[in-house]
Amino acid sequence: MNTYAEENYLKALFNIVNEKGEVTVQELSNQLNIKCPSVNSMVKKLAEKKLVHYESYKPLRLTDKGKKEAGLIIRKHRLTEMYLVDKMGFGWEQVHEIAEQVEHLQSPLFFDKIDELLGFPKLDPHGSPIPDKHGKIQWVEYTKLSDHKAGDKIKLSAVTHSSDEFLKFLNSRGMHLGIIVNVLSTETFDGSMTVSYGKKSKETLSKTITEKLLTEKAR
Amino acid sequence: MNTYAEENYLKALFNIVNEKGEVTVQELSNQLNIKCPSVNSMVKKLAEKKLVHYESYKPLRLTDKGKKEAGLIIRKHRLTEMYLVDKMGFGWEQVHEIAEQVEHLQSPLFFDKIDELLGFPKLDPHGSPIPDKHGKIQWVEYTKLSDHKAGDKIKLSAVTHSSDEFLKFLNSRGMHLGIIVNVLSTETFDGSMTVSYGKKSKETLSKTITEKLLTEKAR
DNA sequence: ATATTTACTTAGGCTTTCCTAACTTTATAA
DNA sequence: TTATAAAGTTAGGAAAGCCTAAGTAAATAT
Repeated sequence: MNTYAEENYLKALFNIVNEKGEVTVQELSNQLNIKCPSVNSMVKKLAEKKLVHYESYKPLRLTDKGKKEAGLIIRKHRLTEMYLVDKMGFGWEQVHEIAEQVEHLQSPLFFDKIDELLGFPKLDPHGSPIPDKHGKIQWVEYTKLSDHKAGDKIKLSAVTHSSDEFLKFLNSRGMHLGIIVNVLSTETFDGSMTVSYGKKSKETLSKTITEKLLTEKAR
Repeated sequence: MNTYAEENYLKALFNIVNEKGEVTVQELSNQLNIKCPSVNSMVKKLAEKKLVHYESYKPLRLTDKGKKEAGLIIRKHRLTEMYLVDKMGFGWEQVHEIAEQVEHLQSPLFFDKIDELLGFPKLDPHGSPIPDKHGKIQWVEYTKLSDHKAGDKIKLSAVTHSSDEFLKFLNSRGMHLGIIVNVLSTETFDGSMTVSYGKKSKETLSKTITEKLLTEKAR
C-alpha cells in the first residue's frame, strides 16, 4: 500500500508523462508545490519500491508497476468526478477538488459500486478516459481546437484542465462537452480564434483557451 | 483545522464520553489502538488547542469547542453512512469502514449536498442521531433490550455497535431497525433472553447481544 | 574551451505522530 | 499504614515528509 504522499507523486508523474512525455524533478516540484530536494528523496523512495526508474541527473520514468498504480488512483479520481456530476448534481467545475480527496480512499467495494451505479463509464465529466481495473488507459484521439483552421467543424469532446476557474469561464460562454464548433477564422498574430457554436454566432477565444479544448470530427 | 490524527482522537473522546461518561487515557489508548504515552502527548496537544480539559492524573473531558468539533466529524460520519445505505445500496454492515475514511474529507459543499439529497435526516442507518451543523446532538431516549422483562413489547430502534460482525449476526437472524420485539422470557443466570419478532416465533439472544440493542415503546 | 547558468543532489534540520523503557502518582490491599 | 498494583507521565528515539543552504553535474553561451 502506498501512502497519501506517495499516491500524489504517482498521480503527478502520470499526468506529466501524458502531457510532456518526460518528467524532470523540477516539473514534479512545480506540479506538487513541493521543493526539489524533497521531491528528489521521495522519488528515490519510489524507485526503491520499484514504481519509478531513477538514475541520477536523468529524467524520471514510471515503471510498469508505477504506471499501473498511478492509473488506479486516476481511475478512482475520474470515477468519483463522474459520480459527483451524474448522481449528485454537482457542476463539472466543482468536482475536481472533492475527487482529489476521495481518490485516496481505500475501499474497492466503494469504487466498484460507483462504477456499477454509473454503468461502467469510459469517460469522466471532462472527457478524460477512465483507466480500467488494471490501471490501463484507453487513449482517445483528440485534436486541440487550437490546431484547427477556418472552415473546420468539430465536436468539443474534452478539456485538458479541470480547474474551477477555467470551467467557469466555459460555463459563462455556454460551452460544454458535445457542442459542435465551427471555426470562422484564426488570427496568426496571437493565435486567437473566432468560432460559432450553439446559439453563439460569433465568439473569440484566446489561444490559452483553445489549446485546452480537445475536439474530434463532428459526425 | 485539525489533523487526521487529531480528528480521530476527538471522535474517540466523544464516543467514550457518551458511553461511559468519563474518559481515561487508557480507554482512549484501547479505543484508538495507540499506546498510552502517545495518547498522553496528543491529549496535551489537544488541551493546548482548547479542545480538551487536561489535568495530570485526572480523567479527560472535552471542552465545548472540543465537543462541537467532534460532533461535526461524527455528523460527517453519520451522514455518509446514511447516504451509502439509502442512495448507494450498501448494507448497514458495510458502511462503517467507508464512513471512517470519508468523515475526514474537507468539503462542506460535499456534505451539504449529501444532507440535502437525503432530505436532512435525523438518524443514521444504525439509529444514531446525526449531529446538526453546529455539532449538537439531539439525544433520543432509548432503553436497552437487556433491561426489559418478559411481556414487554418494544420496537428495535438502534444498535450501539456498528461492527460488520455484529450487524451480520443481526442480518442472519432477520433483525433490522423497526421490528417489533416481544420479550417471552429472561434467564437470570446468564442474562439471555428469548424473544419473538417478525416471522420468528422464538429466538434466544445472549446478553452480549441484547445490551447492544436499543429499543423504544412500540406505538 | 572556458564561464555561467540551470538542474539536480547532499547534508542537516524540523514537525508530526508514533514507539519502548523507565519513572511517578494514585488507588487497592494486606 | 505500609506494600503492591494500576494508571498516568517523562525521556528518548524512529519514520515520514517536508524545509533551507550548500555543493555538484550538465547544459548553454561566450
